[in-house]
Amino acid sequence: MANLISVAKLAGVSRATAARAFSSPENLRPETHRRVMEAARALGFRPNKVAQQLRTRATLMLGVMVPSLDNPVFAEQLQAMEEAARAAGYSLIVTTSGYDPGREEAIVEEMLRQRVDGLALTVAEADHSAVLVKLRRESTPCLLVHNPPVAPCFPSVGVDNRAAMADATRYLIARGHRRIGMIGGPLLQSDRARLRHEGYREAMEAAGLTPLALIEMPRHTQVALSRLEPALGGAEGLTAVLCTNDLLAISLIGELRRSGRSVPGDLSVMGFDGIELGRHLYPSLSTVVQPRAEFGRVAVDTLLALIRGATPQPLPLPHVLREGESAGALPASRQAPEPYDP
Amino acid sequence: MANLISVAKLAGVSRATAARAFSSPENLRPETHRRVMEAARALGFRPNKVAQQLRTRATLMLGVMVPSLDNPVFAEQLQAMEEAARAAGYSLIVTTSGYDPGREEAIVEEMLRQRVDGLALTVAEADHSAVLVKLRRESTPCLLVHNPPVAPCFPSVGVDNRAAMADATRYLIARGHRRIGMIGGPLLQSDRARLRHEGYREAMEAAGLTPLALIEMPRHTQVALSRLEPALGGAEGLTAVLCTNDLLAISLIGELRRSGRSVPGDLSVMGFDGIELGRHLYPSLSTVVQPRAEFGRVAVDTLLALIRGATPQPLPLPHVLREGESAGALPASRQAPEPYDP
DNA sequence: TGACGCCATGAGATCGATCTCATGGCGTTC
DNA sequence: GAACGCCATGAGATCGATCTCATGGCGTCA
Repeated sequence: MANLISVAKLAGVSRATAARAFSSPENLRPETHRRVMEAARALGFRPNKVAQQLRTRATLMLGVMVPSLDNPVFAEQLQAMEEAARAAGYSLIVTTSGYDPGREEAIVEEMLRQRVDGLALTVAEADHSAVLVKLRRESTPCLLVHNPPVAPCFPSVGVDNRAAMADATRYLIARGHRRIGMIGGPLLQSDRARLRHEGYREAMEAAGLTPLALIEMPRHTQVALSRLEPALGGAEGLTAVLCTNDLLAISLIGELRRSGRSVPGDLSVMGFDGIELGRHLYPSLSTVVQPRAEFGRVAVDTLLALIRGATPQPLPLPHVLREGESAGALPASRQAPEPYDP
Repeated sequence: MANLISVAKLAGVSRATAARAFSSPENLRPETHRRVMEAARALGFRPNKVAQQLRTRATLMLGVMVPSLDNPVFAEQLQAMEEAARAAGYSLIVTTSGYDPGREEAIVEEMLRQRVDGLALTVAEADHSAVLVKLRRESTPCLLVHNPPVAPCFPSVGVDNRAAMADATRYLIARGHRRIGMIGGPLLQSDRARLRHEGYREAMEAAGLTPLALIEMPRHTQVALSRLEPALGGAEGLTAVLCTNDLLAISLIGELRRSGRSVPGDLSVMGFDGIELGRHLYPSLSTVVQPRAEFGRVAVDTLLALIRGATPQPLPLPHVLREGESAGALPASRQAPEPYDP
């Protein structure tokens, strides 16, 4: 493939001049510039970014790691990040960790070798993450996405998970629910899920209600109804359930209806994330929306700021409660027998 | 950052020897190897892939372009591709085109400059794609994903869209449906959608039924029920609808139920793609499953074969009809008044 | 007309690896 | 003990750009 040397030769100039035709045409004689460009076109010259990257020590590439692309929340975030990065002239190397710390380490090592200009990571466990310990010693700018900010080490982009879930909980309480549970994926894999559970607990306690332990599902994407059944039965059963993400909520609604229950009649269900699909379902999903498009934009902007040497302290992004049809007011028939106590 | 020169210096060997410690340790004296590795560790040496790429003229990077990550079918395929690529030692540069030919061109040009070893593209319109015309003149191996194979130029990985939709259509016909329609996103943006419509038409005609024109929705991800209403009304209204993708089907089901209709009671709905979520909904989605995991694996394997210089001719991947609850037998009450005609 | 300075261009080093080929040491064989 | 060959290592070129600094030409001004 044609390189600058052959272009320079054909145009009858030096490599330096040929290079200048692309990087700073304004200080070439117009005639010279024209000759070089013509030679480039004739040879089908295409600048080699690898050589540029080596020489300039900047790759204009960002490394992105998410747990999985099977969850639309990550896919939608990635979509936004890609657009923002492209607009700024950056490319994305995309990887999935499957919540596996070993894979996280291998991926990050690989990306550092690739000399990405910056990393945007969503790790399973920000506070015990081996990969973050390692990165603290490296000079490559690193941003956490979705993970709660850990120590003062890495800036983090995301909503305030605790406050967001507290809002969702209060929403249910305000609609008359008293026996509210929460389900989530494997706890060990997600610091977010834990924070969300804390928000739930806080809001419950603030209302004088008893928070329950998180009901753990084997996966992040699909409920096993059997694990929830015990909590549903009888007059003392739950009347509302919060889910740590939308996929669980959607799956839960499906399972409930398949088992003959109605939503929100028999159980109100709230999700978390606000994936696009949730709006279109019936019943449409009541959920806490993380602003995905803004997410991607802010993540990329913040990372680029880090790369430029700034020390941005991004604020938590605002979450929005989206009222759907899956969570409703407590039916009169299920009013708790407990005495009213303001 | 430490480079091979400094490692060599510290270990008291030449650069060549230091390099050999990593690439072919077996022909170094064990003692020498140990000294180099120790020096590398002491300096925190990390091989620079950019330099390797320049020298070896192989980047071990694949360029992936999909229309959008908002549609889980692409996200899930990407997930599978990423895993397959990683297993083979390759990284993925991921981009989204938004079905925009201009963006497609810019993206491909960018990736060629990056000297990716191969390209896996899902283009909007394979047969009038400017980007493919350009690529035909380039030497970078290129694979189409989802797009129907175009001429003998580029191998293509995907299901047989026409046959798959014909199967789905026959499935509905076998369950007694006669007035079957089809909806899709903007036709101009998807050669797949067109092929699927052809499959539908074929199957309808083969059964002596009248195929209808595709009812076009403004987006690929969401139905506008108003556009369908005219076809639904009255005794002569449709009893079943095929959708060009699952998102449309899901959205359609939601809208129908919101408007007081039942699925499949009032209308049977079939999707296409088989995204994971469809299983968990209620009613669960009847759909044509494209084997996503296999998709990614086959796409990467085929592309790697191309890179190695082979000329693979991948077969269409097998599709599977997944029976869900959203498509059922035609209710007796809606039997067509037309005479029985075997 | 000579000195000065700007402007366009070229020569050569550099980024950090890999790869080929040369070389010196040492063991083997007759 | 001389010739041979293998093995470990080193020297230098190379991939394809960028960047600094040197240089020659030309216009300007005194």
